[in-house]
Amino acid sequence: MNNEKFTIGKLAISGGVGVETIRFYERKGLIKQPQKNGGYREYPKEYISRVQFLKKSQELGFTLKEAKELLDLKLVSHTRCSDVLFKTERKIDEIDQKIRYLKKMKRSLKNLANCCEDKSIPLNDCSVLDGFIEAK
Amino acid sequence: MNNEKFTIGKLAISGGVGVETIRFYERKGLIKQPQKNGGYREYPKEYISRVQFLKKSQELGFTLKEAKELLDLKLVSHTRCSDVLFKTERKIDEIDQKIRYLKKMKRSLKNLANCCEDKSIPLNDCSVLDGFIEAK
DNA sequence: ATTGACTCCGTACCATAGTACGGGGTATAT
DNA sequence: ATATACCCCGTACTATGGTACGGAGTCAAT
Repeated sequence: MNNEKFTIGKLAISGGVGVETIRFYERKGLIKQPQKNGGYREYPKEYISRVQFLKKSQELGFTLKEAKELLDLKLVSHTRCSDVLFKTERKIDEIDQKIRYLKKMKRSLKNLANCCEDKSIPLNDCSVLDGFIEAK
Repeated sequence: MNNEKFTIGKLAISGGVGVETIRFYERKGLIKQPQKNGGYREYPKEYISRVQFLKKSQELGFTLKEAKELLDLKLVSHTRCSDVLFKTERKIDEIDQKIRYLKKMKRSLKNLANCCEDKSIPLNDCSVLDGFIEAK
């Protein structure tokens, strides 16, 4: 069967966070309290991707509030669709922006690496900033 | 001439942060205190990209400590080069990781947008998670 | 039935990254 | 010369995102 339940500890491990973090997310309304059995929380497996999403969002510079907004962008009916679509597109723009800056940062690092490898380059404090400034 | 100086206020605006943030960065050793004139800090223009870099790094999910580590990755001599190169490559891997996840997140949002636009898709709570799970 | 590992809850504490305050000095424009 | 807008410093406060603690209950194995 595919409806196995997870204890909070298993969920925490699967999601790559601590048990206290799960309870914290619950308090903050980022995940909802699941059914309990004998006083213990029983998480269906869908919670795993939710927790992972929250964690990844953070690593990518979104706040938990923003991550929640992303998760709350869901379609239940087609009526409020244009609203969701609008928000979705704005979020996509934000993501593209982040990707652009990460690529820029990567170029800067490559530039530094190059400085490192090519011993003929005169280094006046060759730094990551050298590649970061140009090419906005 | 190209050696105009910035007051802390101008630097803050150029960097897209507050004045107090600049002083905070200084206290934390993220930027060093510049020369003073009549008690006032006088920043050469190089500080702008440094501040911008710090800010962008944060938006991309790096801590200030990590941002500092990136900025401290600079070459003054070729002697400690292999060390810098190693760190640089690790950072590049981290960036690639972030880019991959952002792209994944973008696909999820597109998936949701698609759910939105195509009225023939049956929506059982169509959400960003639908696209997030698959394609690790 | 007892041990060990896990869970419960509430509360307190922590690090990070600022933000605000307050009493003062400076600079420049009118 | 005085108003206004900026800067100085130290200290205190805030928000976010957890982490730790402690006393209790539960579950599974021996």
